[in-house]
Amino acid sequence: MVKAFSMSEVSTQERIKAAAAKVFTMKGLEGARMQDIADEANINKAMLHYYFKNKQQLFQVIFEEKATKVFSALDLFVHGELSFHQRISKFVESQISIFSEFPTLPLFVLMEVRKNPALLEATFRNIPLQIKRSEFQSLVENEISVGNIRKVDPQELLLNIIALCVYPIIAEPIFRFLSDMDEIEYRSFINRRKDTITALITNDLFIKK
Amino acid sequence: MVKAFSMSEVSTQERIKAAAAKVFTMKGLEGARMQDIADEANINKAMLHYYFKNKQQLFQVIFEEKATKVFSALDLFVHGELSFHQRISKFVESQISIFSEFPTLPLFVLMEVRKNPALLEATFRNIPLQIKRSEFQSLVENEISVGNIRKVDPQELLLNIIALCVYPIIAEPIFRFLSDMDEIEYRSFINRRKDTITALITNDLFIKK
DNA sequence: CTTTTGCCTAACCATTTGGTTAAATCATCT
DNA sequence: AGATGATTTAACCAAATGGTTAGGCAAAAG
Repeated sequence: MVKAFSMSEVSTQERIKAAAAKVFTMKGLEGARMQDIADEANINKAMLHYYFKNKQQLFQVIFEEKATKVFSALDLFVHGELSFHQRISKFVESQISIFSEFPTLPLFVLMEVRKNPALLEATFRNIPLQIKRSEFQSLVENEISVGNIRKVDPQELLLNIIALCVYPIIAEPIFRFLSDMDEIEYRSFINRRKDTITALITNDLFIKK
Repeated sequence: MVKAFSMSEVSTQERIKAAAAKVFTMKGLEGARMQDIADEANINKAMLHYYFKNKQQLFQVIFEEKATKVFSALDLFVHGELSFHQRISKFVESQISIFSEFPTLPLFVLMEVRKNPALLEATFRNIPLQIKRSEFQSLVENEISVGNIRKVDPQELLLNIIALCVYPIIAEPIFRFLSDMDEIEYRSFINRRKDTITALITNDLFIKK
């Protein structure tokens, strides 16, 4: 049969996924209640099990989707014809844009992986995450050998950039509390960081001529 | 009556707190099972309710303790008679030392606050967290006016330092997976960062003479 | 029109889980 | 030793929660 989009315009399955994503990322696997997901999606709880085998499987689907998104910015760094400086600036920019739009993503992925490290294996069995990392590494090593940037540990460079981009997002509630910023102010604070992060990293990296 | 330390050498209440800290920080409030905590402490489940009103209250006690520890390094920055450079280096060092020893702390606090922002108000009602921040701010502003460091947003500086220290700890599982390091290698990787983080920050900050 | 098929709902079920209770121990004081 | 009060245990309970089922309904197929 063909799916009926009659009144909701978006399929029930998609509504479930959207609702599950919202609840799982906010509450975590154990904190999420199937009833909450059903309510959020405005459907009967039984429909969850009609479209997905059980809570675990629904979670796995959402986790894979979100984890992929979390690492998606890395593609931007590795691909395309850009200077190394541009790669960094594009990477920072896209990373901050993605996580500004979905602020719950990084903490969700980080926490679930901490609770259950086996998720990593299961999720990235097929996705070539390590490949991307070694491409990144080659790019960095090439820049070093060419004398464009100083000698650095590529792992550390990657970690530093991601840390500077991601941490402000995951620590938003605490930093807002600490510095009495409202949501608008904090958004703009984070947005300004697109430039300052890039500057901090590149000033440290590029050899002055 | 006086407490009996007969065979365990450490009071039941302390055993419960240690067990609860372990389980809560690993699994989160909802993921933690009272039975798991009891098992971890090798006591009867009813004892949890003998010493603590309920799960919420036990959680609150643990959370307050851990949250306080998370922010404890900030004291080191603000107090004592040190140069600004030394303050930064001491801060980075103590931050990394603390979180290397208790790697689950930051993610735990960050996640629980995200799930329930009211925790912040409840926990830091009495602890002068904002005071510390404004002391930090004054220190930075003074260094700027003296011409020792370039003009920076103190909030951003604090955020950058913490990000660079904390993120490697909370992302350990993912980065270990990504870079195929074992635990020993990763510990040493993080330890080396005590110097590189300080260098990155201070090179950006101090005005070359 | 009738049948089939996919979609959906209300009611229900089994298990897990936080929490309680009554009775048993154990240590201390008299 | 016996009384007293703190500590501990096993058994139990009610509510919450993930999951199931029998049946209803609407639209396409015949």
